[in-house]
Amino acid sequence: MVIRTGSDPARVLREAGLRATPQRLAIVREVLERNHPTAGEVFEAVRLEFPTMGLGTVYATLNMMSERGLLNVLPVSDAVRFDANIQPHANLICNQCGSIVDFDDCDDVLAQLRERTSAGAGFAFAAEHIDLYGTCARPRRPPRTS
Amino acid sequence: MVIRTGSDPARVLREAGLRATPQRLAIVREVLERNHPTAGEVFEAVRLEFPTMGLGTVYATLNMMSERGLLNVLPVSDAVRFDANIQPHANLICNQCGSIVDFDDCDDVLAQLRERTSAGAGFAFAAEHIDLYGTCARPRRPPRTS
DNA sequence: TTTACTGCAAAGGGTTTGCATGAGG
DNA sequence: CCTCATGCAAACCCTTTGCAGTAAA
Repeated sequence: MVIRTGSDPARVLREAGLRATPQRLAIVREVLERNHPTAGEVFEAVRLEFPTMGLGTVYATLNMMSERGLLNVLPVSDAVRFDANIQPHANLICNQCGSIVDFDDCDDVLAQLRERTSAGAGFAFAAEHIDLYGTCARPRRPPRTS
Repeated sequence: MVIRTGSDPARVLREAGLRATPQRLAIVREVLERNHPTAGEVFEAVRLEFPTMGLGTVYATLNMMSERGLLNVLPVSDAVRFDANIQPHANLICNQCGSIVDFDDCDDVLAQLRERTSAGAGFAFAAEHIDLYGTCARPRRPPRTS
């Protein structure tokens, strides 16, 4: 079971052994609606609806969901970002505007890569993290500050 | 010009517009001899030779070298790691022992991946960051604590 | 009712910054 | 000599931890 737009978030959480609190449902919604947000970005968004929400709670929830396999973790330079797409995939990261979009049209190439690692040096493949940096077709300002 | 075992580090630094101080040469040596070290690991090693060395100096040097294209930056979960191999390549990261080894036997596959990104959505490729997680042939204890 | 989650505050750790001193070219 | 690098300390920011109160199941 995965979380995605259209699925029942409460059910997904409970199947993973997590309680479906209103705060958590809001966190799930923001992760789905936003573009690979950081914990801080989720916090800012959810706080509009739940002013008493604590940043620690956001971290606890996102980390819990990652441990249960509901989210992918993307360590980028400045902070950790979370992705509801738990399928192995590459990310296209724009150097101009900082956008991160999933690049799904390369499953066959990634499959080759995995096979190659098993063949070379007896490496038992488990997971991958693939970021491709460049400039996207329509970079929105502002250019990234980092 | 790249830094690698056998090349003249002082010359590489000066060609990049950096001064070749004894501290910097020691930092370069540690980056070459160690396995994708963090700034802290470089600091601990260089401090044996230069007891007055400051951690801030190590960060300044490594960041400067990264900006000049002498080092690759690897943001991993816990800290940033530095790599003297500036050729595009994949990293094999062992979940058991934390070792990071360059995986060079996949240049053709990575080339395919780059072409594919240009074809898809007009993304202008610039750089890549590819980590493959799994278990290496001979994991040395201890298993990673994180 | 029981267990897990929330909220809050404080601490932790990697990284950056500021500035005076000192050394490289 | 002038510029850049060093060394030291403090600040920064993301993230984690601890604990008492609260809500989910």
